[in-house]
Amino acid sequence: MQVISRSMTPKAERTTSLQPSAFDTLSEPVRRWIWQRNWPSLRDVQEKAIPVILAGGDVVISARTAAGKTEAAFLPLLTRYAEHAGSADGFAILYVSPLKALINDQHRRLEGLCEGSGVLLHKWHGDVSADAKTRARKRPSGVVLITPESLEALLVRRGVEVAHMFSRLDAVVIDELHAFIGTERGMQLQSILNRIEVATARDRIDRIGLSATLGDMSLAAEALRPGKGASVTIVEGKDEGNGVRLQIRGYLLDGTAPGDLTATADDRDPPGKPPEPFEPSTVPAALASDLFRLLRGQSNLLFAGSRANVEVYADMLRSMCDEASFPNEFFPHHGNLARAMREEVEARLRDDPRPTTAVATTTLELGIDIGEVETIAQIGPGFSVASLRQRLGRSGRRAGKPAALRMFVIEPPIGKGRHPIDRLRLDLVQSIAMVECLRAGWCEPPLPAGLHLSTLLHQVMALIVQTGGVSPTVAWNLLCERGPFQAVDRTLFAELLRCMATPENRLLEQSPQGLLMIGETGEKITESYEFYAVFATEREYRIIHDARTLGTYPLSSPVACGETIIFAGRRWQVSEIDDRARVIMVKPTRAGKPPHFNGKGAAVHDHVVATMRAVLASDEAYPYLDPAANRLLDEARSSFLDLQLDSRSVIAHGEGVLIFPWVGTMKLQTLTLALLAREFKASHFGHAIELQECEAGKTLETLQDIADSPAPDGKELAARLAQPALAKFDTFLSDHLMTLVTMVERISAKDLPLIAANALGIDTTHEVA
DNA sequence: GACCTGCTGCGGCGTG
Repeated sequence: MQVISRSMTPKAERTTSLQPSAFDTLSEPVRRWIWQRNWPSLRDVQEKAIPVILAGGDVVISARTAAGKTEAAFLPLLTRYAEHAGSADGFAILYVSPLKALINDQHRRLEGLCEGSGVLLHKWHGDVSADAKTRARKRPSGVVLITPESLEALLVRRGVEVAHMFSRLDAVVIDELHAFIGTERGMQLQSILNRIEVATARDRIDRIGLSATLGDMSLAAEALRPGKGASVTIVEGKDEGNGVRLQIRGYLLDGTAPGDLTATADDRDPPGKPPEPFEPSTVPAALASDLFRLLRGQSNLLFAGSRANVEVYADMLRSMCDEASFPNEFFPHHGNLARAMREEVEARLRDDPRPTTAVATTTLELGIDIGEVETIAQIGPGFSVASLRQRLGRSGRRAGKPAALRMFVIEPPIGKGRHPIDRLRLDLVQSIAMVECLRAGWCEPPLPAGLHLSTLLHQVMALIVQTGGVSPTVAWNLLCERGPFQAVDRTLFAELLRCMATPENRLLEQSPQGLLMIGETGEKITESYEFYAVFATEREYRIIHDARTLGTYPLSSPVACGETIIFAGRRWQVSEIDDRARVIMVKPTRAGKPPHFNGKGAAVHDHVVATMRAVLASDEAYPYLDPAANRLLDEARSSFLDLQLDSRSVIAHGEGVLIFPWVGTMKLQTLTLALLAREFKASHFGHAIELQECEAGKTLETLQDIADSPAPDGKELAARLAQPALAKFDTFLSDHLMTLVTMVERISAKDLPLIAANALGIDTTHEVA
């Protein structure tokens, strides 16, 4: 394996106990607890965070996984608690986590510390008994570990008790803050925290966000305290990692060595044939045997990219173990697998000495405790540099061991006649670009806030139920003016309220006094336990074998009785389907294909695509490529020159034209819509736009015209985009409101002239802002 | 060309 950097970041300097330390400023019981742990010293991030949190105010603590962020927040907060002297007059510290599993981990971690400090510690999520919640609610005190949804339920169902329960609240800790930024769930959490401050008549309750290190931490600060990010203190821990070992390995889809063009028969392919997305089940033989050889015998994470691919690779590697008469050590892990099965894999990784490779989707990227793994493997380039960084942080945590990551990239065989997109080896080039971005310390900044009207609609109803009724002005002031929906002005808010009150929607009514009340349909929605979450979920079947639930399967991808599927890493035949109970019964069999899950499409950032062009245009050698990947890169670069993409971005191809604007997915989408609006047969894939039955001259003219025209307002472009209801309550929005959401969140019309200029190749070194 | 996350109140029944 190649070493790109022996230590990407400097090793932590050891603090000795002789130096003056933040330790001395902590309360006696907290110091005693640390002393009992036998810690040689506080970690870097803890030394830095303790004085800041003791001083009060909003704080973002950023550091890698397992750097001790939780203690960095709780050691000083429990010290603060000791000074206030605990009382049963309200909860003192609220900890919010995106995952129930994380709450269970943190409860274990904080139990002794809280006990030593005489502070009650409550777990509060859907798996916790109603009885325990009632007891905590009747005598509110100490620390509560809770999910956003349980917190929403508490506010909605116990609105009158909110002021009392939280009147003494000293601070809110938000774990995995980065996972909330720019999402519907993040908007909901910000809104809930704001509602608590208003209900308790507090101007501000300290917020402490725990985050992975992002490119620009000021955006995390803004997410912690919307509109007042500048007042948030940012504490960044040193990366206490041991460097990174990284390799990109290349494979050809049919198993022939890259560069061995004679082994393929591509010249027969018609020139206009678009590249075919390969079936997830196609794994090159060389890749299969390399994965088996490199991963077996130690513990690893293999990120396979999709749930279908997780099934294929887990099943394949398990049967390779069977054939070699080895015990199996490859196990699937994804969101549709039964919780019990996923917990078995997590426990085996954490507690079992036997080597274990979890074949996973993004489920194992977050902070769930799985202990130490030796290497990380990934199929394909993935979709973001941020996720690559998170994955890397999952290995190399043991002293002296560097993080190790291998990316396995599959490219189709090519010949002269193949499609330019195949010839450019864009998956390999994207993998290199992502690694180069990572080496440069860049990663995707969080998305700027959208309108989030679906979630605002939800918060209007939640606020009404919590308070028993509010006036439109009070609701706007609370949710939009001082709350997180700051992109929504009074006029737009009024339009949303009218839309909610239509005879079709019946979510709202207005009392003769002008108070907003819940309408007939609104009653049904807010009374259901499904109300509390703001993200949309698919309806699903349960897959059962021998009374054991293996997992769930989307209703939208039906399977037939007798059909064979790969699920939970094994092969099954569907023996019975009960549509009313929504249950699929299966029995073991020998054959099978992976199930079909619906994805919603990925968005690659502008900077990554700009870096891809730079990789193609340069002759820099990358020490982390294996020989096959090097040959693929050579092919890509000679195709790039061959197609003259170094000096132009529009090329004729077959009966049509290809445009390479070298911009991210959202801008590529926007230019495609603008071309559709001008009657072109346009579609985008693989970082390019294809125009059918069209010539290069006319394309250049049109691009020039778009580049020279003022940016459109986007309404017309948004109306062209198919607008499926993406967010949970989008179905209640009028066409006009839905178009506004699309305009703001899914296209970038204001950049259109610059995008077209880029596509003309006027100035390809200039990155569109 | 993708992934992930969450859930109350109450009626009915069995048991100590």
